[in-house]
Amino acid sequence: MSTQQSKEEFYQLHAHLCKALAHPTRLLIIDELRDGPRSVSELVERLGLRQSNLSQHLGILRDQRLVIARRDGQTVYYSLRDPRVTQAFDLLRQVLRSVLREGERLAIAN
Amino acid sequence: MSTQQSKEEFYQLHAHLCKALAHPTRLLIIDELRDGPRSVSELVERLGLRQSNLSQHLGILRDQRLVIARRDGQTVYYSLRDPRVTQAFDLLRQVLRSVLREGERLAIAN
DNA sequence: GTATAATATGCGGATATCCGAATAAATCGT
DNA sequence: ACGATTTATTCGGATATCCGCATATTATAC
Repeated sequence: MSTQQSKEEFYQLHAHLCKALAHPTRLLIIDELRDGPRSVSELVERLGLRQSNLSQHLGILRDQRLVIARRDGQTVYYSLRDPRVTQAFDLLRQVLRSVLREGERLAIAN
Repeated sequence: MSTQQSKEEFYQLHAHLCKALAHPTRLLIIDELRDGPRSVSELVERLGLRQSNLSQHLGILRDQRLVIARRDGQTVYYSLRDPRVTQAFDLLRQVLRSVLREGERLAIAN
């Protein structure tokens, strides 16, 4: 743990990272960025959000270094910083699907 | 999407799953369960938490089906339900470490 | 049955997150 | 310089989370 990091601090940071993923809108954003960078206005349009709200969510993802913002003129393009984030994303989605399948099975059994 | 699930609902569920992971204590719990099941009292002792607090966190993990509770007499043993959860956990931890390394690098550069 | 041990749950106040509205900041064209 | 466009930030109220305390539940032993 290079930069003098206590165990508690590390778990705290990890939790912050998870918290940044813990909102449906931010998950939608990440999914939207899978195929490459998107500008804020593109995201506004495709997700149908208020600009301010989207910008706040992007800020949260930025703070946790989950996305990178590249500026080109007046438009800012966001992209994913690390493919492992989407890998984790997909793993959890698989878990979710398996949980849903199981819930369904139990619903039928009862 | 088997059980008539709208896209919004699905992202909402995914977000709930992430939210369950978005707390340092719950991450500690998951880490503690990697090597096998643990009883609540073992967890209380090893994590140094109030029993009620731990039980609440376990409840949250249980609600999201991230852990399974097996009862043996008066003691309840918790274990991880799906190895993909810890895989996702580890991926995010790698991302975190790489972010920390980069932050360090920038700190030195400035 | 009562007492005891292990775990879970309800309550209430502190703290954090969320969203929309308004405003600020950055960049462009003229 | 100015106005227009794109993006970011601040503010405030509603809603949600967190924790400790007290209490309930479940299972054992007598």
